Amino acid sequence: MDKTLLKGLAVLQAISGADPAPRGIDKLAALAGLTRSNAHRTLATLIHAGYVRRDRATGTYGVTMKVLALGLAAMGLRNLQQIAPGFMATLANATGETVHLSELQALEVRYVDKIESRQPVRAYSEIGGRAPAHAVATGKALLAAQPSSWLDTLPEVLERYTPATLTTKAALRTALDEVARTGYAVNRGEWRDGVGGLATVVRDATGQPIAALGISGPLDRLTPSRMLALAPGVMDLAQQLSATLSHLERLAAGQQTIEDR
Amino acid sequence: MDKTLLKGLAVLQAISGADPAPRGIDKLAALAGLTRSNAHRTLATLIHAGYVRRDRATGTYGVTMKVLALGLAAMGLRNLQQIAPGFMATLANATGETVHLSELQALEVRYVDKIESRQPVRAYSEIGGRAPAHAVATGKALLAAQPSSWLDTLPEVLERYTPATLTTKAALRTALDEVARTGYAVNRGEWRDGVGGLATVVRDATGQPIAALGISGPLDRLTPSRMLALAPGVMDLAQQLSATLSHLERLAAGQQTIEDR
DNA sequence: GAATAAAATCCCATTAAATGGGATATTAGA
DNA sequence: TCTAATATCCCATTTAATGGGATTTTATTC
Repeated sequence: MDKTLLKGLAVLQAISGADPAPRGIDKLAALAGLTRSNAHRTLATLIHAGYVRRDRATGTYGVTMKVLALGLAAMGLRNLQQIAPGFMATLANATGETVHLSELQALEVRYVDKIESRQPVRAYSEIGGRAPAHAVATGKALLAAQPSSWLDTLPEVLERYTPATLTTKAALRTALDEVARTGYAVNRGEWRDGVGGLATVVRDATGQPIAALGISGPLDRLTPSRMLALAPGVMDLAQQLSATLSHLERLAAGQQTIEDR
Repeated sequence: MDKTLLKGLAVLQAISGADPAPRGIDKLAALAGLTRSNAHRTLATLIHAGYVRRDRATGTYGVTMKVLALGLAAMGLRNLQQIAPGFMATLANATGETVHLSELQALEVRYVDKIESRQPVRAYSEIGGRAPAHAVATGKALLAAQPSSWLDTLPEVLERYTPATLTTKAALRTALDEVARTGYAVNRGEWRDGVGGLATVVRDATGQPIAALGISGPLDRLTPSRMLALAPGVMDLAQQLSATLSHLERLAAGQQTIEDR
């Protein structure tokens, strides 16, 4: 029985099972029942293989999305449409708002999937429905992720839906720069009065933007300060989704994953 | 760098990434770049640790839900409510019908979570809503999983909702025996006319029934033959959910998982 | 910004485990 | 029942893992 392998798996379990995340190699070694140097080398191997990551800021060790990807692939889930619902549900639980997954099609955004908020008052949309990209959060998140030259295909004057809609390409460019800077896009009643959203882009293994993940709801619930508070969570989930997708793609290709972002 | 560990992880990846599942140890050895006996011993270790399972019937190797549990735990998802949505979404995609997760409370069933069918015609229910256990599929699945003495607490005559409702304890017992035998419960218009369902029980690490997973929809779509065809899928998902939950619980307890069902 | 403390990383002689070629046993198919 | 395919086992040899402790890096405190 391969002892080294068992030790490695024990370390993986110890990291994953510990709550909160274990801090320090000594604690981890104790959890897994190993000596310090043994745990260190095992950990180095797991990190090298992309299964574990060390958070420099907090000094904690964590299992990467590669492990999740292995499990999802084992369930037969292998593409964005199949794996997104789990992430969306997590985001829905965390925020209590309606969650959308959208794709960019020409100058519009198409809702690929959604999870409805359980709140009595909620935003409205239909799976398969469309919305103008420049007037919704998922659209702006996707536009901001396109190469800047891509924006040239947009008309100079954009259609107006509410008083808040950005109707000039110049204004949109400014807004998209802000999106690129902060990492998330916001919509405050720019498509429908009183309805807003917050979204981030999802990328595939090559780094290409392929979808946007976001929440939406009435503006009196999605206040500026609440959006600010929710943004990190949305970005986090989108990032986890992107990472999982990347790992899945690489797995299917039979490649080794070098690093985990 | 621990070579044995890397080889073990390579085998895990090879199994998970292969589609269809790899059959035979030689194919697997080739995929992972190992000799036959090396792959065999590595595999034996992975099976021993509960990460891989061999399907005797087909001769294929597969990654167990333990891997998924590690990944989910890493995302901070640690209980049924948190992990169920992903499984429910998979079932919803596979069947196209509304999916429910219910718990038994006294003689009623409570809907803990649901995913709506995207079909225009669909069954109706509310999260948090209730239904009589003896008249719906999730309820019957849960009743059938209780110790037989538990049924004594039921009244002799059960409330009638439609002509199809089972209204005597004797009839219910017969139906529940059938559920126990086949592994799934069916409802054909026993609560609401024209609405049916199909459900299976979800168990925790101790084997206790804690919820039921099922689908529901109009009977003209859920014909007897279609239900027969969908049943294995429902049972499969419920089984995967149960297994994942068990692994999560054991992980949190810091225990080693001995076997994977 | 220097001193201190804590944690991670590295080193290497020793020990122990992994390796793989092939022989054997088991299972599935005809 | 026989045959072929596949899995399992064995062990002399090779190779890698081990762990105690020294060293370096990183974080904290004054």
